[in-house]
Amino acid sequence: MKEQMHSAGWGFDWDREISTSEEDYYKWTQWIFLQFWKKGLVEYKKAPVNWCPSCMTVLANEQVHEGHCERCDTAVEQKDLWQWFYKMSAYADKLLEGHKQLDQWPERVIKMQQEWIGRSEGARVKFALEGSDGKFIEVFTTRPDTLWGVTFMSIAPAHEMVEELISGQSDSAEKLAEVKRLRSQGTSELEVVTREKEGVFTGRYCINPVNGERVPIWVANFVLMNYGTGAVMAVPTHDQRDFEFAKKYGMDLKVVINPQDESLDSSAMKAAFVDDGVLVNSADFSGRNNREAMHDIIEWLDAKGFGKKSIHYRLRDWLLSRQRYWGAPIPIVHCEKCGTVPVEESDLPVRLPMDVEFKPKGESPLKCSESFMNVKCPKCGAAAKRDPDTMDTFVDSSWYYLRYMSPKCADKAFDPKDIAEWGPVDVYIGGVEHATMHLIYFRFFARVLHELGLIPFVEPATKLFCQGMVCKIAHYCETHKWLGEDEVVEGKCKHCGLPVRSEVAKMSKTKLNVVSPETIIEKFGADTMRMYILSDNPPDRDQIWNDDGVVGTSRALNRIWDSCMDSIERVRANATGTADADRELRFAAHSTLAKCRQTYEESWQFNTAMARINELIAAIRKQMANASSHVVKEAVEILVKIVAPVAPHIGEELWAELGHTESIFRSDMPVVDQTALVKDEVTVVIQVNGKLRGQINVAASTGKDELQKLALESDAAKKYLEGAAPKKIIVVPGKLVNFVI
RNA sequence: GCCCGGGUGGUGAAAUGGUAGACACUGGGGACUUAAAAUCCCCUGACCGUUAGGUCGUACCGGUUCGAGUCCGGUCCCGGGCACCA
Repeated sequence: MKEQMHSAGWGFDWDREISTSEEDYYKWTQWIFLQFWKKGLVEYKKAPVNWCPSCMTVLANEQVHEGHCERCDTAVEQKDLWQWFYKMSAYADKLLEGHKQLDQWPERVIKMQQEWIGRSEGARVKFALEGSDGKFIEVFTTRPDTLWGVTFMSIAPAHEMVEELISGQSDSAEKLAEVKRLRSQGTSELEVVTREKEGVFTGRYCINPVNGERVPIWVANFVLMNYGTGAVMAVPTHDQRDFEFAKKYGMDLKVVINPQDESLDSSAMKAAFVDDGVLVNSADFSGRNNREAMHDIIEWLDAKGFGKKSIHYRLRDWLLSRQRYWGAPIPIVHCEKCGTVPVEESDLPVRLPMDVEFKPKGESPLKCSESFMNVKCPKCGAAAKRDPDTMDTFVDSSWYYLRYMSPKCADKAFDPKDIAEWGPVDVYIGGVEHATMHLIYFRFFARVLHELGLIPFVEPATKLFCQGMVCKIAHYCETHKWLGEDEVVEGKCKHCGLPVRSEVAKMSKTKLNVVSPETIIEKFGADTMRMYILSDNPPDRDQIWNDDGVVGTSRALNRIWDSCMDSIERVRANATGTADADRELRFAAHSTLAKCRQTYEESWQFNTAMARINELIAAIRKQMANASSHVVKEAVEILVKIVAPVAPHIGEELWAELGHTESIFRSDMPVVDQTALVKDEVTVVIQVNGKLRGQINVAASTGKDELQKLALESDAAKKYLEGAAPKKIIVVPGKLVNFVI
C-alpha cells in the first residue's frame, strides 16, 4: 500500500503516519472512552446480535441472507448480550443544529443525515393495561390525531412486558414459542420492512384513554424495541402497514379522518387513507381538520394526563462492543462487588493479549486469555475480570484526524497547540457511503471533545467533498460465493459451472472486485495514471472502472513533451510571428490557464480542465511555426505549469529542460492576462421557432438592435421568414437571435 | 420498502434555460515506411439525400417556456446507505 502510494507520487507527509491498531493510538481511544464515561455518555445495556450457532460467531447484517448464515446456511438466531454504548441519541438535536454551519458540505449528505437522525414530533400516550393495578403500555405516535381510530396495539417481540402479558393463559406456551420465533427474525431495518408482517395476539387488552375502548395487544414483528417506546398504537384506516396487518388478522377498522366532502366506509377500503382531512368520531375534535387540530389534541392529552408532547429521534445510541480481537479493548473491569469499574487512566493502555486462540467458541477471543481477563478491581482490589470485548473500529476513525495533527504527542491524545494550529480539517474527502454512519460518528465525537474542552471547534471539517465511488462488476456463485474476475468463464463459475449472478458494485475486498493502479503505473507511468484518473470523469460521480482511455492520456503527455522540445528550437530562433497566430495562441494559453486555476482552486471539475489542456496542446502544435518566439515560450511555460500539479514528474523535468534552475513547485502559477481573453468577433446563432437555422459572425460589441438588424438580413432569416414579419424576436447579444413565426 | 444520487453516441463524457455530443477511447479511411510499430491528418449519434440540406434524438410519459439534457409533476431502470463490511 505504502509502496503504491510512493510510486504514484502522492505527496503525503509520512512523518505523520499513524496506525489505529498500535497501542500508542488505541491507548488514547481508550482514554477518550474514559472521558466519555466521566461525562456520563457511556451506557451498559443488553442488545441483540445475529448469532450463528454453527459458526459460533456473531454475524453482521450483511452476512445474514434471508435469516440464514451466509457461510454455512444455518438459521441465524438473535442473542441478547450485555454491550457498551455511547449515548449518541442525546446529541440528536445538536447534530441537526450543527448542520447550519456546514455550508460547505454537499446538500445530499446533509439531507441523508437529517433523515438518519429523523426528528419527529408527536406524543407519548399511556394505555392502561386491563386487569392490572396501574400498569400501562406507553406508545409514541406522530399521529395523535388518529387516537380515536386505534383498534389494536402492536408491541415489539423484545418488549419487556411480553412474558408478563402472555403468562397464565391456557395457550401461553404456544404463544411464547411464536414470540420466540418472531424474536429470532433479526432487527436490521431492511429486514424488518421487507419481510412478511406477522404477529401474535397476547390475549390481553389495554384501554384507549381517549374513549375508554378495549384494545387488543399484539406482538408484531415490524415493531422495534430501539425505536420509540417499543410499542405502537395501530390505526389501520390511516396507516398502510396497520391496514395490511389488520386485514391479515381480521382486526376492526374505524375511520376517524374523512377526505374533504367524502365519507369513507371502512368495510369498502382497499388501502389506508393517509392524507389529511376532516376528523370524525373524535369527540370534541370531530369536524376539524386533523392537521390543524393536532396541537390542540396534544394539549388536551396533556391536560387530561393521558399523554405528553414528545420529540423522538430515529438516531440510536452507538453500540460499541464487538466480540472480536482487533480493536481497542474496552477499558472496563467487572467486579462482583463494585460492578463495572473504569480502568485508571494511568493504567492505560489495556493491551491486546498475545496468548489468544482464535477458535470460535462463541465468545470474544480475548476471553480465553487468562493473563488478559484476570485483573484486580481498580476500586476495591478484589479479583475481577476485564471486559472481553473490543471497540467498534468506527471509534478509531472518529478522531484519527486529530492524531494526524499531533502524531508524536506522547503524553496526550493530541497537543492543543497542534489542534489550534491545524484544526478543523479544511477539506475532508471521502465517499458518500460514509454519509450517515462515519460522518455522524465523526461529528458526534468532535462535539463531545469540544464540550470536554479538548478541542476548540465544534464541527470537525469545514468542507466535505464526496468523491464518486469506483465500481466494478462483481460475480457471485451460490456455492463458491464471491468470485474474482478470473474465476468466471463465460458467465459461469470456474469451479462448479453454475451460472454466476453479476452486479456492478462499489469496489470491496469482500466482493473481490478491486483493481489497483499498479498495472497502469507499470505500463504508462505514474503521471499518466494520475492524469487519467482526473480526465476520465467528474470526481464526484461514481465510475465503473475501465482503463480503455489510458492510452489517450499517455499520448497527451507525449505530445506535451514533444511540443516543449520543439518550442525550444522556436524560441531560440527568436522569430516574429503573425498577429493572428500570436493572438490565437495567447487566447488558448490564457483561457486554459484561467480554466485550470479555477478548477484547481475552486470547482474541482478536473475532467473538463484536462480536456482544455488537450486543446491547448493542439493550439501550440498548430501555431508553433507561425507564432512569435516569446508567445510560444509563454504558452509552453503556461502548459507546463498547469500540468505539473497533475503530472509532477514530467512537469519538473520539462521545467528544467525549458531552462529553469529552481523547482517548478517553488515557482508561482502564472497570472491570467485578461486582455488575451478578449475576442473581437463572435458567432451568433439564428433560430426560427427555437430551431437552429443558421449563424452569422458579428463583432463582439454588437448591440441588441444592431444584432437584430443583422440577423434579419441573414440568409437563414430570408429563407425561413419569406418576407413575412416575425411575431416575436428574442435577441441575446453574443449568443442568438430567435424568430417566432 | 424507506432515504440519497445517477441515466446523454459503440465507450468515458461536455454543455450560466440559448448551436446537444467539447475533449478522449474504439472503429473506418489516408499520409509516412521496404514493412511493422510509433507519429500525423480526415471521418465517426441515427435515418433520408449525390451534394446543398432535412427529419429524429439526452431512460419513458406529461407540463412550463420564444427556446428544456438543464426547471416542474409522474413512471421505469441502475448505484449508494439502512446502524456488526468499514
